Amino acid sequence: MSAARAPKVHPELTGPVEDYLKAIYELERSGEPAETNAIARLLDIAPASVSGMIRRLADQGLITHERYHGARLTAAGRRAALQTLRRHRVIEAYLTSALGYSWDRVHDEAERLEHAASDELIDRMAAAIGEPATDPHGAPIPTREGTLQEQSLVPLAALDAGVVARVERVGDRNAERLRYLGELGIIPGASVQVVARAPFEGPIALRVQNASRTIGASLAQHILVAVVPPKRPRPPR
Amino acid sequence: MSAARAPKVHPELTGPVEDYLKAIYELERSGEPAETNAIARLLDIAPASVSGMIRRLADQGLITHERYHGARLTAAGRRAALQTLRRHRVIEAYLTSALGYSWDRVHDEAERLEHAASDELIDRMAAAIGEPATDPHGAPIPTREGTLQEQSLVPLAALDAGVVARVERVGDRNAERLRYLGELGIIPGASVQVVARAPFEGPIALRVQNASRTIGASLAQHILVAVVPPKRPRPPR
DNA sequence: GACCTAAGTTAGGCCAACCTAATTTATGAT
DNA sequence: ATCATAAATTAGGTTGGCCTAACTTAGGTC
Repeated sequence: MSAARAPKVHPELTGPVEDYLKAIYELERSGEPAETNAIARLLDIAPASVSGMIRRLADQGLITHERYHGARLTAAGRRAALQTLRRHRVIEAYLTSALGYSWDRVHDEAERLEHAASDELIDRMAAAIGEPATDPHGAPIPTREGTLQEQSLVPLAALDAGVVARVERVGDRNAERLRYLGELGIIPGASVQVVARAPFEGPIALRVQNASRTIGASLAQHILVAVVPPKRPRPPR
Repeated sequence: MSAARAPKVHPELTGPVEDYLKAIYELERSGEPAETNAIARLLDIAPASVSGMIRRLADQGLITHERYHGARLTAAGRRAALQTLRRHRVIEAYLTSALGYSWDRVHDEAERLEHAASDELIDRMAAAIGEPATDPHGAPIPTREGTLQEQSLVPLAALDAGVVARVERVGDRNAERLRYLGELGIIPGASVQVVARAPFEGPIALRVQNASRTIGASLAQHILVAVVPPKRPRPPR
């Protein structure tokens, strides 16, 4: 019964369409459908334009859309989004590993190249740098087959004082923020402990790899961590 | 007096515009202005569409255009064309040297990437593979500053029997042709001697690095060579 | 239950790039 | 000098992707 496999790999999506699908994928991670205004904000496009594109994407079978109630990716749309995401993240990883880019300059470059690179190129790049599992900002790279397991991570801003965690991922959309985080040593893999938290979204005091740092709450919102379970006094059992 | 230097590096040309400028540059190498139909053939676009684009390019100051008499690049247009050509050729060279591409697959990939890659990326790629002077097909790579010295080469099809020459460059627009030339050992740097030529555009018998080959005249048209001066009986003076 | 506001959509335009069909111009042969 | 032909252009149309301004709808507040 596995006859009649679709032959074309690339359904020939335009750059803007790929961008919309990526945005919708990102927004839908919360479980909720992607709202028109949210897409518009993310892509820096007028909401009216998003409405128009949403209709076209629905016509192409890439999303479903209930009027006034946001968009959801179809299986085809999700496949395309993950493929674009894979391209983006492999390119970012390659640029840092193979060409000496700093982690704050790769996003913009990848944003353009992801629409032009063939799957062959992406595969060769991935192979050349040892098939990394994540991009330089800690975001997981979808497999060639289009699967992606998202870890469930917590924003650093949500941790209580005393908690120890490991930085897993940081937001990649702002180059200046990345540069600053780099200076602070807040990069994927780093260990952080919340020393103190001021109330009312106040500053958060941290230990980062034995250095003391204090950051604002909104910055901490873009730092995703995995909590390290506290040492127990006695071994389990 | 060298004040008021233009600050923007990228005048923000669209992909299609870059393609037109490349095509016009290529056609103008013969000395003649680039004709509408020739551009249309090269880009696989209807002549009427080329007429339209020619007007826009002239408005932007990238070409000059005398009605019914073809287009010529302005200094600005030539600069843009050379920059795009540099991108294209550096990408081709990088893909073969660093990522294991065969020389017949790089053209299409470069054709898309050249419009998306930043100058920084191109410079890093060029540096990573040792600043090559030519792309894999022997075409010279313009410098960062936009200078390019074209060698004056001869099509193999134009050589008389007996002449010895070195392959300098082959046409890169046809992947199958490239694959075949590769099989025959006809690659830049190879030494060829014309053993015999049949008249009326007939086949050409060659020695290629001590192997015997026979090719058609139209194929020989796409092989550019530098003639090796015959050994003199006596050394010059 | 009426109403206000935010979110979303429709209406109407614009621009870049393409197309086909119809027309105009240049040019070489007679 | 005329004319046939090829080259180039104009006319008119389409599509994708954006815009602003005007409108409709959903949903919570009083």
